[in-house]
Amino acid sequence: MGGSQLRRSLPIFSIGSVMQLTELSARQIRYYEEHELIFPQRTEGNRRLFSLNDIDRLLEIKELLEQGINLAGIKKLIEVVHQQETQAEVKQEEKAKRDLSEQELRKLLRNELMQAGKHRSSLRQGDMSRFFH
Amino acid sequence: MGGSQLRRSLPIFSIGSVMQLTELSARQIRYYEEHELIFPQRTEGNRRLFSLNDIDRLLEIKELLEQGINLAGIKKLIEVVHQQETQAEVKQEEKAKRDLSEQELRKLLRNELMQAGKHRSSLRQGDMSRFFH
DNA sequence: AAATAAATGTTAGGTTTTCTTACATTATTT
DNA sequence: AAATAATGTAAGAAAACCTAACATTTATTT
Repeated sequence: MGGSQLRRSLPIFSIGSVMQLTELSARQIRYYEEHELIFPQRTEGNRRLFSLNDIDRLLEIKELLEQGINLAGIKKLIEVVHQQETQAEVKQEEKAKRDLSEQELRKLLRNELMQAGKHRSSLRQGDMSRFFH
Repeated sequence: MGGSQLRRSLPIFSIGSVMQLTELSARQIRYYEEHELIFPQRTEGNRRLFSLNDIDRLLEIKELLEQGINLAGIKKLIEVVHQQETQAEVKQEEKAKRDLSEQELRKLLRNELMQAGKHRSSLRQGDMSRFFH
């Protein structure tokens, strides 16, 4: 499968949006980053930009915290699970994508969006929900 | 399909994100809003908040402009297509969803995001549970 | 009980982003 | 040549976000 991995790692959400989507405070989100549980990108002006993957991880962190696990434990868990994932064959494609330039990323994204119109009438929504799978 | 419609109308993107995703200038985006081609929400502080549907429409507008159609034409096109859509049976569900509270919206979205995590890259609840009993 | 540590709240001062409004520019159309 | 449509640009104000520091709460340890 093509750009789904790419889409989920696109850094596009402001911290305000993430707060709403996760019901976490800015303090909490920054704290988790400080402890290296998430690694949001930054804008030129140093504002944090979160991806869907970041949001998923934040929700995971929240849930595990509610289960009484502390940040150290959660961090270790994430590491372990991530290691397991590293033995997956999806890695090649991912790595290739990760090396693309910003420009190329946008082009790729746009092309994918454009192709969405093939399904329905040309004016029907391009399927942006592809960002969400 | 369940809350996909809901997800697509959640206002979460800043204008900066939309600029990157669409390669439109802020001026262009605001101009299209001024001419009632899109209707982004606002934050308490009056910042625009765009949904996936807004982004789709912006991409559509961009494409039609490049085909030489002017804004008036595009607006009419959108209206017509929207009318057609209004004769769809998806309407019931949508309307119901639209009446949900903010709280409920966030909960619903969160659930969906967790489900969407099927595509690896963050650990999921199911994945973690085997570590705890 | 007091001290420590972990997680989060709050405040302050500074920077970036977005807002509206107004005027300028570039093509097209009349 | 004048008018219109679409976009660029600049200015000043307000909102959102940044880091850093100190405060609070809760749980654990001594």
